[in-house]
Amino acid sequence: MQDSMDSQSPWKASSDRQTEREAKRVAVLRTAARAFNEMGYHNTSLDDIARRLNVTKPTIYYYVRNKEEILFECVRIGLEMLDEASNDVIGHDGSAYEELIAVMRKYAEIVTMDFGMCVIRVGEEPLTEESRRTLRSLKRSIDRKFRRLIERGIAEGCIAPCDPKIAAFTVAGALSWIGRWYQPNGGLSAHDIAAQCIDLLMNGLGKTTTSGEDHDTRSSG
Amino acid sequence: MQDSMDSQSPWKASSDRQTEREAKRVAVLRTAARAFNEMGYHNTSLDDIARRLNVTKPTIYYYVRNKEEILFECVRIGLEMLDEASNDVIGHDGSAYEELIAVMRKYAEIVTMDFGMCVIRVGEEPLTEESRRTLRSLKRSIDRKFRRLIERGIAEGCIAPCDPKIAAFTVAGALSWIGRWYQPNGGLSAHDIAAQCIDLLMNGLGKTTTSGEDHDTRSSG
DNA sequence: AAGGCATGTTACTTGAGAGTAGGATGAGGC
DNA sequence: GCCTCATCCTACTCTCAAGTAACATGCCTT
Repeated sequence: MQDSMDSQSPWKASSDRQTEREAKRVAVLRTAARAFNEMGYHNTSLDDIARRLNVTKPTIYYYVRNKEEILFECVRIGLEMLDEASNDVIGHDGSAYEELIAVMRKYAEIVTMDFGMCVIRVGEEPLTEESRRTLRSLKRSIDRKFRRLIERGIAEGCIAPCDPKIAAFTVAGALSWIGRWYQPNGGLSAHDIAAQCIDLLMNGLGKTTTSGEDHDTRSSG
Repeated sequence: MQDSMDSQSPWKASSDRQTEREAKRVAVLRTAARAFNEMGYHNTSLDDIARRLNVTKPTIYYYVRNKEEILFECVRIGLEMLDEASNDVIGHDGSAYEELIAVMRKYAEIVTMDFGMCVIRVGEEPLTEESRRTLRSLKRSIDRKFRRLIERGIAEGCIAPCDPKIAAFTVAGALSWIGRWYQPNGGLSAHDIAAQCIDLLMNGLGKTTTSGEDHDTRSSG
């Protein structure tokens, strides 16, 4: 992320080249991700992607090896965003309860973004077993963090005893689903949806006369 | 659903022919649904489906018009199962709370079955706009019932005040997600998963000292 | 100014798989 | 026994989109 205005030295220049190339590669991936999310992987041809970028198909091949690599990278980036979101939050002096909510907020936000949405909307069937393995291990990492957070919450007494495995799946499922039906131009903002969804997951649908008011789930972070 | 043992009359015989034909058609659809769920729509060729049925591709075309019709029918059947599940439960003297839980149980069960899983796993991008419209209207019908049930629950005082729209989406999302990762041969039974998932959705992840013990969510129905 | 490399283009090959034409087989009715 | 219709097969066509070959353009260095 260096300043690209100052391009005196040839090294700097070549670095500019590199970053520009990288930027274009990302543009290919992001444009593809959007197309995949709108029309699905198989209904998106490389010509479609090229057209959106105002280039021709072979140009795409200058930045990626093949169509599969595009999908793989889109999903990988999405998963890495989710994984990093946990890392940003976890272990920073917060209670498990607070951290869990913070992670959920980020999770919900990411699945409404281009790459994050790819993780949810586009399946991984088109990928090779090798690629799937890599992505699976990333998913496991995310899931593990969720579970640990829930386990910690149970130990700390702010989360009800439950099977952390199923709880993690349920939470991730409900949040992921947002990425499936969310429309950027719809009436509801991603933020509001996430807030209410998280509220429901934490407090449940059933009416319970809560005696402890110390946890503020509905804060507008 | 007549008894097909007694085949004396020619009408009965011809009816047997009809039902046999219908049974084969359903076999095509069910086999296709399984293949779609395992490998995805586009990675499943009609030759694949034919092979699983021990027939050849043109035989498939004797029972369905084209590949799109197969997908459409699979999803339609799945959605109709979900819709009927609500009808079976709603309005039979139960409280909104009880009915909601009963619907959730059925919902979770159906998304682990062949056609129900199709609704969740296979997208609708390959379908024509016409087909999508039909399916969308079915989905709306299911969603509407969920919302009404939640609204009723709020009115009856057994469900916490919330936006029924988002609550319905969250619940449906969490339950649908089961169909995405559930493995029939995995360690957990669909029934157990559903029970815990529903428990979490009703009571929430957060620990609340419940004063009312009248609602028994964990009953083993 | 000349050569080389990065970037893109036009025009092609190729394969997979959806869908079809037309014929074989066999059961039931007349 | 013969005709008809349902059922299923072999052998094909045809389209679409992924991927490639080979050439054009222009900046950057020397």
